[in-house]
Amino acid sequence: MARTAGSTAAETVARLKEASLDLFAREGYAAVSMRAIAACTGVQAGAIYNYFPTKQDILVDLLAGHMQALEAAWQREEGSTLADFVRFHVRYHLTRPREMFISYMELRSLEPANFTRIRDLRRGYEAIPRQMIEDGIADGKFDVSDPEVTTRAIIALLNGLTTWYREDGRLSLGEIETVYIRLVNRMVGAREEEEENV
Amino acid sequence: MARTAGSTAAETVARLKEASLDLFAREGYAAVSMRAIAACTGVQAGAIYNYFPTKQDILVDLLAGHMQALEAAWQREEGSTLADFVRFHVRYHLTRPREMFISYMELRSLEPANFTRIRDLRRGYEAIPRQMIEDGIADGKFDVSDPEVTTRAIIALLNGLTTWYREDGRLSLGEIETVYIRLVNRMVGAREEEEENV
Amino acid sequence: MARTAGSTAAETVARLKEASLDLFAREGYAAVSMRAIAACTGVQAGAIYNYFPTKQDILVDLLAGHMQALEAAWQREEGSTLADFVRFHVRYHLTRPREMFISYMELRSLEPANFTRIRDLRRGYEAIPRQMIEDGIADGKFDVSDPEVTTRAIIALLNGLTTWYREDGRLSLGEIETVYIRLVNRMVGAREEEEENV
Amino acid sequence: MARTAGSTAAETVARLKEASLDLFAREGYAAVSMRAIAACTGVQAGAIYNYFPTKQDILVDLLAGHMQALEAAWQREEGSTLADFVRFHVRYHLTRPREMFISYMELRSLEPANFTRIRDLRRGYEAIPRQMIEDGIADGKFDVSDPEVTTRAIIALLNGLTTWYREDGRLSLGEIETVYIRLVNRMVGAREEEEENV
DNA sequence: CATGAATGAGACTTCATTCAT
DNA sequence: GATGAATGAAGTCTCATTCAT
Repeated sequence: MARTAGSTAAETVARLKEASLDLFAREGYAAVSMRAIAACTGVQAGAIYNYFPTKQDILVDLLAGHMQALEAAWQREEGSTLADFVRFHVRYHLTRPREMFISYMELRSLEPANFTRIRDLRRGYEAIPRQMIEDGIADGKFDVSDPEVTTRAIIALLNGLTTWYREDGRLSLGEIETVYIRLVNRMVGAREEEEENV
Repeated sequence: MARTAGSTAAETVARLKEASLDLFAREGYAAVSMRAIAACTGVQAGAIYNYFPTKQDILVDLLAGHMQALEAAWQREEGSTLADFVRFHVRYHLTRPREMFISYMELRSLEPANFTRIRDLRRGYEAIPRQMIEDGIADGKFDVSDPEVTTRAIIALLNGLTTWYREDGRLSLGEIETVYIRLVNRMVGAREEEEENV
Repeated sequence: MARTAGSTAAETVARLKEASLDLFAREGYAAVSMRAIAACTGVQAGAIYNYFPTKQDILVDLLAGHMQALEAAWQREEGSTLADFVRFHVRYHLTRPREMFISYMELRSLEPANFTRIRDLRRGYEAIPRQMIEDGIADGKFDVSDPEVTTRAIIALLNGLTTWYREDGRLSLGEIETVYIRLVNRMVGAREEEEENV
Repeated sequence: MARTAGSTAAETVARLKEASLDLFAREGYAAVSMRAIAACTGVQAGAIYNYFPTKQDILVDLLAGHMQALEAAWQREEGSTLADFVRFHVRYHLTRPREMFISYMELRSLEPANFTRIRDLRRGYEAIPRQMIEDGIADGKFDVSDPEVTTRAIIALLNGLTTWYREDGRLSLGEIETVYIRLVNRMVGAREEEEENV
């Protein structure tokens, strides 16, 4: 049949991405079928192929789109301290829990070329706190025994939000931000004065 | 056909679990087929059903087995401080990265009844540090602004090891343990004296 | 959208037929999609339906068109001998190898009604050499053991050109014509004098 | 479900090949679906994949099997003259019209690597009459104006049987053999004495 | 007339699972 | 206990075709 009255490509793509994001986050990429995505979107499975050449391309689109938006948002933030970064990171992800979740759960579902691309985007983003920590140590503002492990642990901590955060939780976004900033400051051994300034 | 010479049921089950653990960790439960498990094991797909009624049961077996072994190991450990727990947790998981990985990645692949069962086992284990933190706060040994978020963050930090640890990494198990204990102590605001005693 | 500048219906139909002819000859009717035809033509798949009601109609159009043009060309030729016919047939087809090819390869792709129609056109054309051979035998000019088999063999021989002829081959059209006339003359046992007169 | 009582692999493969041969010959490889083959065989489409990794492999199996059997049959024939070959070729193929048909109709359906393989088998077989004609010319037994075109025309003639032969035709196999031998002898200008000796 | 969004059927193929042997 | 033949459902993806725009 022909075009459904009133439908446009932009809307359909948006609905497809939204449905895919939701399903991938809830059930995992491999467990989601094109038919399931179609059913959530109100189109036939075949129609998806007007917008995405393969199922993998939907995932790549979501992941790359998220990483680029994240990077761009940080640029606009104009933050400079590690605390700025933590606050930004927590706030950004807590309002996009599904993106955050698939972003580090579904890397293994990517074909090699796509994996490389997304991994590089991630590395670019994670280089931001990494650099901050290294600089802080060099400047004597931070006191850290093993920069490598500490950096990875902080990143793991930030990503770990994914594991437990639920939008309907009883903790406010602001509270979580504050606690995370304090935790990170403690992890890097920032002086208490600085901690209080957050 | 008769039993393959020299194989026993126990051995076959062990091989099946080992192969499944490996494949689930690497590719994800949904992406692994019974034939793939069979191929890794030198058994026909049909023969797997002599040991496990369904594919889901393999996963449940792995997850429940891991949680029970983990719990039992902690009992034997006879540790009492949060630092004891962190050391135990890191050491235990770094030698079983695949179990740790699927243990929190594949919860969503479980059917409801199985999910409830495994989640309860997890909660039981995570209650250990949770209680320690609460007690520490009550005793005035820890200084924490939000116990709830802090506890979750610490658990997320511990689980996050999964994300970056590779057995061939250049960091020794002991080094990682030490850094993690210090980080956790800082997160809970343990007095420095205690930190040094770790 | 409005018509693409400079294109007329006649031109578009011609492009569609040319592309279809090429694809059908190379890959076979069943293996060619409307999208493939569209892609070769610079038209959207949907637009093809402005010119042909179905994919089958494109094939019918090509086959019927070819048979009618072939018949008409022979009428204009005003030949009378079997040698005339062979020369005409070879020359006509060697400049239209794709039409010749689909003309006897794709009969089976026709729906019953279309099949009957095209088969009748073919029979009309093949009746020409058939009649010539029968007449030649009746007149004592040809010496043939089994007219039926011989006729079919000659037709098969002529159609067989398809199988091996390539436009870039090193044999000239004239050479092939000459050889084929001699072969056919020999097959029907025509007297040598006649053979030389070709 | 499990094995149908009494079924064996050898039987199922045989039924699959027979059904595929029939369908490919009648409708063309591209127009035949795995479901259609399955339906003719009394199994589910999926069961075919226990025996053939892909649809293409069925075709390759049929074509390669035919060419090898053909070559082997000619070896056993111990013929030496062109007439021997023609008789063999006609007889062999008229009892296997479907194999003959797909053998030169479906070459284009082969993927490149498979095409090369089957084409080489064909070339090996066609080298037999080619050599005979060349030798006959060299020995002065044949009188031919253009060996190249003549050879190809003869092969086309032999393959052309495909086009018109139907098993229910009213012509006996022996009659067709005889006529074809005579036709070929005439095409190569063999001396009449030899022709009579066939 | 042309576009392009959509359908619904059906393509090849893989899957978890079953069960006669 | 193990094999391997088979099922039936479902997977990703393509197809001819339609029709709102």
